[in-house]
Amino acid sequence: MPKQAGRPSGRPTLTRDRVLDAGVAMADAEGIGTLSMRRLGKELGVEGMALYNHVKNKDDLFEGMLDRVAAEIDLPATGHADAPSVGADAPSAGAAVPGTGSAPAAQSRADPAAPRVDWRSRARWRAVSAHATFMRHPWSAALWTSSVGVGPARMRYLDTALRDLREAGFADGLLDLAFHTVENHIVGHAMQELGFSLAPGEMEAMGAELLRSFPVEEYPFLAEHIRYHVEETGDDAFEFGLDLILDGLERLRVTGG
Amino acid sequence: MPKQAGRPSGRPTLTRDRVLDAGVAMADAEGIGTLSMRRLGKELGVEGMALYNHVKNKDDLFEGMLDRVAAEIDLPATGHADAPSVGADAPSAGAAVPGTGSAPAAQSRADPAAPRVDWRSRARWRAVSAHATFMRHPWSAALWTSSVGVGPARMRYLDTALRDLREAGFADGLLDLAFHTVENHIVGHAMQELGFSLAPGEMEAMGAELLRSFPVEEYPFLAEHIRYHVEETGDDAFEFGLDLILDGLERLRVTGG
DNA sequence: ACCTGAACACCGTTCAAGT
DNA sequence: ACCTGAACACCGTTCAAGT
Repeated sequence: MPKQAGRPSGRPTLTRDRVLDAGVAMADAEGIGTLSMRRLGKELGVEGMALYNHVKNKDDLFEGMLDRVAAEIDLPATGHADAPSVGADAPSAGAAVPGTGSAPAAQSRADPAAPRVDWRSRARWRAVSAHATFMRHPWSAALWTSSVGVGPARMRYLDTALRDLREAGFADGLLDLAFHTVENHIVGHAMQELGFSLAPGEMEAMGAELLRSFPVEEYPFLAEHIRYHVEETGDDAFEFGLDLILDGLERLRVTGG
Repeated sequence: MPKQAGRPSGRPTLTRDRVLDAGVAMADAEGIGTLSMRRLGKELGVEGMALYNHVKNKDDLFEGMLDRVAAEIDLPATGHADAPSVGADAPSAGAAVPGTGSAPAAQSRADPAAPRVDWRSRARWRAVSAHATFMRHPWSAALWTSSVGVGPARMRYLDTALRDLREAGFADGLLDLAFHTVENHIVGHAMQELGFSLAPGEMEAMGAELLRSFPVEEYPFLAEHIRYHVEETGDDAFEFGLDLILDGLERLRVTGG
């Protein structure tokens, strides 16, 4: 077996998959700012230049890493027109995403024009999963909006999101607006939340420290806001805005824009 | 006059302001990715190392540049409780921001609890101006959400936004949620729009090229979406989502969350 | 007080050379 | 086919030296 045991001690042979996995792990652990080809190579027990055999360049590396992250986003069951028992997956949304009650809208309507598959639950499920994924990989949201290429997992994500809206009755201009409004909220919230990403407990120390040297008289409302965030987690902010948007869209959907 | 004419030929002496101005101009023209201390120095007729006399380091340079951009955001007139004739400034909002009619909400209510100053118009004005500013300086939105320090102009922006909401009756948790939902929309939309920032006309070429090598059968809804964006500008997407959010917030305000 | 030159410890990427 | 070493053209930042 000369091929399999190419390397004597441990290390399996390098592949694109192993490079991308190591890249994601490294970015998760140390941030994407300090990730260099040379350091990533070292992590894999290889000279940095060897990576160019499996990756075109650093942008290609980033695209591959980002698509791995995109693949983690939990899309609602394929639920195409011909797919059976979509309801079997939807209930779990209620379990894992309990905040739906914040603003009842679609549920209370007995609309004959309503689609068989609740578009609102599907969009909500996808958005919550995307948000959680961005939080798991704090470097990924910034990359998502940068101009790195779009891989197959991201394409699938986008296609699914657009299809769900389309099948719910959104069309043309309104479809486009609905789609972008939801996506903007996801990526905007992730970026803002991650801009202040701090280790647990660090928030209190930072906030207190900040307020000490802060011109409270000059910016009293900002000071109050910081004080608020030192005490409250604000965990529900994402779903609050999401529900606000989804409710508004549902209203426009039934009235036809 | 030995001090004023320190330099013989032209060039005024270097100051922090001149460094920041040049930084903004350079980032506007060539992007922030290629802005280096050395190249910025050369632009100013100086060795890159000289910049460290006016700027602590590159992060400090970025903070200063970003705060200059923040200062460009047009805040609604001070309009504090004691400020007279706020109405004198608000009308211009209607002129420069004509899309308000998209979804009537606050105007039609004759609410005795409504604040004297229309919070919705003020929030809308500020958001539209912030959005336009981010578009003028395509590098700034990404910096806004990064962890560079917050300068005085940004503090003033944040304090004003929070005060307006506070004086409109939003309090505690709802104030925080309303604030973040609007800010997320602004920054999220800017980042997404700028991720595809292309020169005018470039869009058609890119979209057509992309669709040629695109697996249309695999992602039909995404393909349709791209086709749509080749033809339509989607200029109104920002204000659409903004109105959706502001309308939803107004509803929660009058019902008390 | 402000600027320069040299230096340090890094980058991404290419390419001939090895196996 | 895959990896290495050397090289190229860059980085941010520090610091002694100049004026």
